[in-house]
Amino acid sequence: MPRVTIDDVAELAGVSIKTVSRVANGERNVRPSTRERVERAIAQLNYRPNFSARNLARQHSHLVVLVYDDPGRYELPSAGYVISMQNGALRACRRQRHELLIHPCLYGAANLRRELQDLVGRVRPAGIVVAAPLSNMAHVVDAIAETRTPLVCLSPGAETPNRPAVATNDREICAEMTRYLASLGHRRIAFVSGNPGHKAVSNRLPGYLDGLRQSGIKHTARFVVAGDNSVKSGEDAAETLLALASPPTAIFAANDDMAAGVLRVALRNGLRIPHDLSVAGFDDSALASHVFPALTTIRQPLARMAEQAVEALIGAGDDREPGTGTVIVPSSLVIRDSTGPAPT
Amino acid sequence: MPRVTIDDVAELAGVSIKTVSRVANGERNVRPSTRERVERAIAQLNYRPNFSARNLARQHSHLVVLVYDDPGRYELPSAGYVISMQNGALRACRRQRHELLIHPCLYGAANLRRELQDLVGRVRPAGIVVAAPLSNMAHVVDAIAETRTPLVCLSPGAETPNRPAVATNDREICAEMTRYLASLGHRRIAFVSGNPGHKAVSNRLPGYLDGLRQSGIKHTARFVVAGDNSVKSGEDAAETLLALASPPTAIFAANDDMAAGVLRVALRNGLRIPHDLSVAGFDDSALASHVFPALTTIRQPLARMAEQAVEALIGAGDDREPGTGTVIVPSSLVIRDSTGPAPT
DNA sequence: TCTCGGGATGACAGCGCTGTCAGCATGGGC
DNA sequence: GCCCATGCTGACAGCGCTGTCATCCCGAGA
Repeated sequence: MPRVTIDDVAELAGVSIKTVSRVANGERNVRPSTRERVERAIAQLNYRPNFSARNLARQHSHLVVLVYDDPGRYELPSAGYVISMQNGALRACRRQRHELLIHPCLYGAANLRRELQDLVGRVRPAGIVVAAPLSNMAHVVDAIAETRTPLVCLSPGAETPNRPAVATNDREICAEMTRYLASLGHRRIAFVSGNPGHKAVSNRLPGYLDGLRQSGIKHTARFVVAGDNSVKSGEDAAETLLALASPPTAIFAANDDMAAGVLRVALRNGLRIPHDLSVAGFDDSALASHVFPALTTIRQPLARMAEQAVEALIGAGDDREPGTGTVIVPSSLVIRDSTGPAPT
Repeated sequence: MPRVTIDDVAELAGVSIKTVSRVANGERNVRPSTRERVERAIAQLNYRPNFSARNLARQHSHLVVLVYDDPGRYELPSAGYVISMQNGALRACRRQRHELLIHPCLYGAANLRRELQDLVGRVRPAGIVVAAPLSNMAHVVDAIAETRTPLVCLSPGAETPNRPAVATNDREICAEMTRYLASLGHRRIAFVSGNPGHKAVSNRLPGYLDGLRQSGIKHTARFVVAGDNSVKSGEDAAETLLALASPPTAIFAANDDMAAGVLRVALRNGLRIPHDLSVAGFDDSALASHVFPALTTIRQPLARMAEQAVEALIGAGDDREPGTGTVIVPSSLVIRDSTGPAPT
């Protein structure tokens, strides 16, 4: 059973291969009766245009590459992040009849530049989506840009200057969470900051500070404790905060893992949540809804963002440049059981 | 900046394109001095062979497709599953200089058959890995097989007759977990079974029964409660079991989510874990290590399995058929804090 | 009647690579 | 000196499709 090619269809339909090509690509200017004949032949032979041949002739592959950092060991919430991105990207790809190639790579790899140029040189994707934190590494982004492959940065919480990007309103939403806590009557609101190396996380502290200011609460230095995004660092932070003479009544952690750590220590210390202490996280990782009590947190529209990114790449006709602006997709508060009125 | 092609390299090196092709593909029978000249030209021009052209000429794409069920809303442990599979598959792909195309699809979709045949017809992948539960759907697997694309089923816990497959020792490992609990002195060991629709889960109950038998414990019907893989169903099961006149001292759930549900109810009932009750799960999902106390569970070597699957597809030379046997990659017990000696 | 514009169709030349095969040295064995 | 095996190289024909351009046909308008 040799593969059926365009020639087979042409022969069966009694037309030239060019006409088959036209029908297969939905071009106009084919007489309805001819079109129908060709379509019957296609169906009868179960013909599928060959991807490689088409791509070669068109000088354009119908492939989108999604590049992201491979954390090596996929802990929560990384897996959720990655899957969400993939899903969003896939949604757009499907709509545009493209396929998605995933390419996780090592953040710190020495030859990252070369690796990506190789990939792009070989595959000639229609476009490439670079996710944070890679999208914040100039030499990576530049390496791809050099190849003149259309590119969009997916950088929740961090803008990528001079490159088309999709981001979210990290800072504003953190301010909103802080205001929400204040609106519950909390005045002593602490913050556990994240890994400062990750730009994506670095907007969260300023957002918290904005929120305090907007709520007319004075910022207290010892209410800000540095974490490193791990559950353990959340526990450590909670120990520190709860040992204060005048401990906070609410703790806002810059990610869910740390918030889970806070929760753990608080429960271990016999605190009732949210009666004695309100806890909020960030990410809406799968963890957030599974811990007890379920975590109030912030949901980044990661899938939607990835979808937008792919859309910007291949959405409106092939030649349209992605532009250079940053599209903002807003995050939202997810109120669950870990936050409540301040203790009186 | 037009793309650099093999002709450019040939011209610069002063050889024919065929010789460049030989060098680029590491073929023998090229004089060392010639080879060096060509390599210099390649480096100088930053030449990368065009994927589509090569694939077209070779009649073979360097693409591997990973097909799996898209649970729609990615909860734990699905995200972890998928990521693990992807990682393993990617590892093998990278080694064999292939690229990975992911194709989640809807389990129940009406036109799944057509969708996959379309994909395969277009892309002509070097091979395709079909993950459970899709790998247990004969019409899906057959549809792909019809296209004569090399195929391997990734079916943890369920064998796929007459197709090359990679599986794990689901039943045996469940027996082992049960024996482990018995070895801690437990005699009243209950089991929460999973969604019977998922074949992958259906071997676990027999494994539990094997374990009881091997430990010389008589099977008690009311110690087996049906769940549906959700946390909620784990909670329900726990309520039922703990309300028994003579409740179990150990509960083994067929997945981590249900085990987490059991844990929750037990804690709510004031039981100390593992002092009063031992709880074990299955999956080693990210959840397992994050709940309190951390869950004793079973780890399926999913990444390793996916790696093996791809390896079987493209590992040893292009023409080798994947064979029809099932490769078994053993799972392992992960002992954490939720299991301990039976109460005296 | 002739002309002309435009819709419908096909011939053909690539796209950038690899496989096949032929050709040309070179060197060893007789 | 001749023959042949062997190593190296290049010409050329595809792989299966699309883009370009020529061609043909038909009806409307002069």
